[in-house]
Order: sequence, then structure tokens, then C-alpha cells
Amino acid sequence: MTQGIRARVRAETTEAIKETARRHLAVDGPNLSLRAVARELGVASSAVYRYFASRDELLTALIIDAYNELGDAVETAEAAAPRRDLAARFRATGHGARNWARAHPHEYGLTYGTPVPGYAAPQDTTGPATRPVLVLMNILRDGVARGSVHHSDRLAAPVRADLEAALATLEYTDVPPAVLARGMIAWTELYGALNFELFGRLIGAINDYDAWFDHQLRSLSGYLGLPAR
Amino acid sequence: MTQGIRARVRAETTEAIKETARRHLAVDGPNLSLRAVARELGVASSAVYRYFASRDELLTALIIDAYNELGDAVETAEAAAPRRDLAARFRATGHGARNWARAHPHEYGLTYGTPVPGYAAPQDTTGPATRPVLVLMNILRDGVARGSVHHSDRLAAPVRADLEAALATLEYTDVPPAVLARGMIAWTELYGALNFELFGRLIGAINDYDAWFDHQLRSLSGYLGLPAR
DNA sequence: TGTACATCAGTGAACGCGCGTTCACTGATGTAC
DNA sequence: TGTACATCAGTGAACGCGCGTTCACTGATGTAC
Repeated sequence: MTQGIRARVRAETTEAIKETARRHLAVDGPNLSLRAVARELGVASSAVYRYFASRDELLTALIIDAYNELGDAVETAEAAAPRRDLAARFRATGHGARNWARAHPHEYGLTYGTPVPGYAAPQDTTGPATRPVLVLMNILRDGVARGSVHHSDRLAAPVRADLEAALATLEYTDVPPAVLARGMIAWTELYGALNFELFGRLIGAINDYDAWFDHQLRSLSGYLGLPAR
Repeated sequence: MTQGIRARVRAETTEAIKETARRHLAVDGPNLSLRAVARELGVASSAVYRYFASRDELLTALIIDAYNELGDAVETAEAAAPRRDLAARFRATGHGARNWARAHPHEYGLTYGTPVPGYAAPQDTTGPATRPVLVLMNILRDGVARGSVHHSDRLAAPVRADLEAALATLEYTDVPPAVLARGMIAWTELYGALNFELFGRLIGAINDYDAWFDHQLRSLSGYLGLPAR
């Protein structure tokens, strides 16, 4: 497998570049410097171009990785909760997202922070980006199937239309739009909570972030009507 | 008032610089270029230093302005709603924030987006930053005073401690911590909703953003237990 | 009212810097016969 | 197994660029007498 060795080295180098770039995100934010990455790797800046055609391409790779890592984290966290306990599954989902985001705040910023100016995310990111949402939707679907989750909130016509279209696209037509609406609102809150915590908007107000996040999850669990066990 | 004329011209120029810089936010994001601003004003780049000691100082001025404009927008919107209709006041608050954010997306990004790397917001921003929160808290306080808003959610000890301390600091001790908890959650959701909308995370899912935002406000109003009228 | 002086806005050249990207190159590693 | 050739990673110099900030200056506007 002589060809294999070349390919493996190449993959390793690619990973090393991304690894270094990830570390640089912490300092430079999304406008990270190719030259700085190359410098830290002890390599000519032009060498990086053997692996990534441009700075934007490297950034795109990092973004896709981040979405997938977050997706992995959320999925495995949720999978560890007992299937029948919908509330526990929901909390596991939230804590999974938060733990990953806290461990990789700058990669999280890449995915859910302010868009990088002048940089247009390619299509490839939309798939991985929806993974956490699907985890939440599966919980809701299970709850609906068991007859334990149901909401009858009134929906204005355009809202209903948008939600029904989304459900059709994702093939979740067994989930009623009113349930999806609450799911999206809960998801939006969690996202906002992560931003507030990670970007330091709660400094001075909250000291025990673990407890506050857990409280939010429990409150949202009630809002979603997830049975306690 | 010869001195007055100098001062007025100075204020006008300062405003012109900020105005131009604001426009540049749309292109460069938070790492805006002093030179580009000066160029557009038809002025030597060094001239800007007569008005702002550094790029960071200009950025700080923009951030403070943004917080205050958002605060103004929220306060006047809320003030236009009938005092006795708590749900209407809450919706007005939310729509006020959203309308301003949509009209000034990049200034909004400055305040509630990812923090600018390498830039530490000075203390001066914390005051203006809390204005929208206070608007919401006043609505809750009124509801509590009238006996129409009350929640008995269980709070873990550290959560209760943090919330009580915050209430004491802000001198809202007549608002129970459980009510504040729901208020903060609602506020967090609204913030998340604005980010999702402004940063394009809902593309493909939502078409009618007005309707969806209004729905969220109504659902949160229910969550907060605000009486319909 | 007129003059001498101080204040201040704006100039333009210069500083030192880092950036993304290109290109012709060297030398090592793999491939084909 | 040995040799000729192709592939590929990495080099280092160079391109053209824009940036923030400083500094000595000019000239206009205001102030004090």
C-alpha cells in the first residue's frame, strides 16, 4: 500500500493544518491568518496551498467540521438517555450541545455566531447544520406517537403554512405544526442561552451557569409538554 | 457664540465619521478600516485621529450608540402600548427590538453578535445594554403588582440565589425569582429569534418572518402568563 | 475696532507591518516496465 | 530487482496591497487686550 502511505500522510497533514487553524480561531476569530498557521506549523505559507486552495476553503472545512462535531456530540448525548424518558432525552440533547460548545467556543462561534463578513457559507454546511434539530424533532415525534405530546396553540395561516412545508420537506408529517412551533421556540431559546453564556452577556447576573442552563432545560421541557418520565 | 460654532462643527464631524463607519460595518464587519472611512469622507486618514484616539475608540462609540438606539427603540415602542394590556406591551417590546435590529442589522451584530476578537468592551456599555431588559422587567413587575402574574416553578438553590441577587441589585425585589426566571428565558428566546432571522439561519424553513416572530411573541406571552388584556 | 497670539482641524509623507496568493524551483517518494 | 519517469510536498522569493498610527507642517478660526 505505497499509495496508502502517501494518502495517510496527506490526511495527517491536512488534519494538522486544521488543528492549528482551530487554535488560531481563539486569537484571530474568523479572520484567521493562513500565514500565521503556516508559521506555527514551521512551514512556508505557500505549502498550505497544497492542501487548501484558499483561505476561504480552509475556513469552510473548519465550519463543516464544527457542525459535524456538534452533531456528533448532540446525538451521542441524546442516545445515552433512556428511550422512554422524553424529558431526560431533551435535557441530554441540550447539555450535549452546551458541553461541546463550552469545550470549543470558537468553533461554536463559527457555526452559530455572527456570519463572517464577505464569506458565504457553501451549501455543504446545511446538511450537518440540521443534525441537532433533527434530534429534537425525533423526541417530539416519539412523544406525539405515544400520545403524550400535543399542543393546540392557534397558528396564523402563514405560520402554519411555513411549518407544514418544513415538516413535509423533512418527512415529519406525523408531527403537528403546533408541536413543531414549540420545538423551534425551545431550540431558539437554547441557542440564545448558549450565546449569552459563551459570549459573556450574563456576566454579573449569573454565577452558576450549570444550574441556570439546567433550569432552562427543565422549564422548556415543561413548555414542550414532555412527560417527566 | 463663536466657541459654540466650533463645538457644533466638531460634533457634526464626529457624527459624520460615525455615520460613515456605520455604513462600513455592513461591508467589513467589526474589523472596519479607519482608512476606508477617511477615504470615503474625502479626508486624510490622520484627520480622524482628531476625533477618535484609535480605531477601538471609534468602535466603542459605535457600540454604545447601538445599545442606546436599541434601548430608545424598545422603550418608545413599549410606551405606545396601552398600560393595562401587559401582553400588548410585551409584544410591542419584542417588535420594537426586532424592527430596530432589522433596520440596523450590522449595528445589532455589534451589540449582540459574536464578540469582536481582541476587543474588550469597556464598562460604559453595560448601562445602555440593560435598557431592553428593564423594559421587560417593568412589565413583569406591573403584572406581579396587579396579582395577575405569578409562577411557582421550583428553583434549584443556586439558581434562586443568582436571581435573588440580580433582583436586589436592580431593585426589583417585588418581582419573585420564579417570575424573573421566566422573563429571562423569554428574553433569551427573543434574542435567539433575532439572531436566527438576521443571520440567515431560518432560510429555507421560514418565509413569513413577521408572522413567525409574532407567533413567538404570543407563545412567550402565554409562557410568561401575561393576561391577554 | 484692530492687532498679536493661541488654538485647532486637517495635510501628506512616512514608519513598519502582515496579509493572500503566485510561481518557478528542488528533491524526495511512488509507479511502470 | 533495477532503472527511467511521473507525481507530489514543500521552498523561498516576489507581487501588490491595505492597514493603524505618528509627526512636523500649514492655514484658518477664535481669544485677549
